[in-house]
Amino acid sequence: MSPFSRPPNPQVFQAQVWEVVRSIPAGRVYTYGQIAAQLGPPPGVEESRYRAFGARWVGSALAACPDSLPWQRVVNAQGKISPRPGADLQAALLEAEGIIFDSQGRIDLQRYGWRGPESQGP
DNA sequence: GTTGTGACATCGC
DNA sequence: CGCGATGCCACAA
Repeated sequence: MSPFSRPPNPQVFQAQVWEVVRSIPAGRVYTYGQIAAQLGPPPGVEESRYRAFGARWVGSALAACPDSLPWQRVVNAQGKISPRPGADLQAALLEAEGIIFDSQGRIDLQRYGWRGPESQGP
């Protein structure tokens, strides 16, 4: 059913996730999986396990994020906003940043997806 | 002590 | 290309 788990040190992991989210430029989106991949597995966590659950850990970390974070710039790998209370607000905030949704409610990650902190630009 | 439930990604049909 | 199954844990009530 629901394959969940938690990182060995949730507080630290959460702080790292927030730091990454804080660095996402306006008008760009980042995915849960990319955040997880950028952070890499915490000490003691096997690569395979992290690959399976890292993205969910990121999601959990964002569930309690401060309002000061641009949390709206984090979407799933399909370029969609994950269903949850506040999803409508998230879409509105992204549109306010100039991000366009297609007819299926998806964001074109090729165009708006952030390539990471070291990306050279658009 | 038991039960319900969570911001995901990937693969197969 | 969309939909369903799979992964297999910790915490709050």
